[in-house]
Amino acid sequence: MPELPEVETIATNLRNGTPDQPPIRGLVIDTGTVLWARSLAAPTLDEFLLRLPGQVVEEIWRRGKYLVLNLSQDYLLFHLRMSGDLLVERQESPLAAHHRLLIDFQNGYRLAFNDTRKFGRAWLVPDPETVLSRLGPEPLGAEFSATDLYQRLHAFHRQLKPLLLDQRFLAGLGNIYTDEALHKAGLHPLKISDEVNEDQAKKLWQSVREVLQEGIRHNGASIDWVYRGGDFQNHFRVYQRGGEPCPNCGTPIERIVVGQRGTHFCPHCQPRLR
DNA sequence: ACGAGCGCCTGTCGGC
DNA sequence: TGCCGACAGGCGCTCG
Repeated sequence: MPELPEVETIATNLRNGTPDQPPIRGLVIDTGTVLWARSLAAPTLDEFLLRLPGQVVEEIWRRGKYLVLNLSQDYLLFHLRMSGDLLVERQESPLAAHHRLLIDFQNGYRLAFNDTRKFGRAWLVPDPETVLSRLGPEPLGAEFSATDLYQRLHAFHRQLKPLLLDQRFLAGLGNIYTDEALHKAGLHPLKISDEVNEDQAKKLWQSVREVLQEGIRHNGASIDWVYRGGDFQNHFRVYQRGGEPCPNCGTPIERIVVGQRGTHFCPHCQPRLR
């Protein structure tokens, strides 16, 4: 799915607009439409349709991989999972394949939730914490320090890769940025979290922040049919580069499977021990 | 407290 | 050409 940098890019686009779409802050909602029932996680369809009209989009932000719209009464949250995207388009434009949920505004535009694989979800709730409360710290937040990461790593005895993918541990990393961060930090994806020393934790902390910031700078990554305009996919160092030379040392990148996820690392730069 | 397997979905790609 | 399995940015669940 879109990971933190992709969701951040989408939030920025909704807030500021793009050459193709106007900003949605301040727009008044006319109606909602649910085209695929399971895309709406909460509330019921009836309540969703009843509560939306007249609410104003006041702010747009991101928490982990969730996108949050502050409305005048409620909060509208989206999780894009593997293939979700949010677009602003004219209401008269033809319904694209895979549109799952629409928010029509009074000015003739609509917000379209497009999601090929139907894994994404939307929530309309009075308190966003009912959806967000289990998330770990924001990796780019000012209050998240290298010392925090070291202590959190030592609170568990888990393989680094599945731990970094666990949104309760840290909010926002997915398969791409985890592989990239571990490579940058020189840590094996199967290394055990409480065997990471303070220097390594500090390096991992820095690497996580750097790869996320690099992703944001490139407007995220665009893969397959989900093209969002970003080009970070041209800057992967290990992700989906099995067999290719490591950019640091030339050793062929290895691909293994960890927790059913393809995992890419350099066996020379990322030793499992020490 | 862990990790593995599976389900949820649609689409693409490579091998035969 | 068609068919078939592997795989894909995620995550919640069950089961050892």
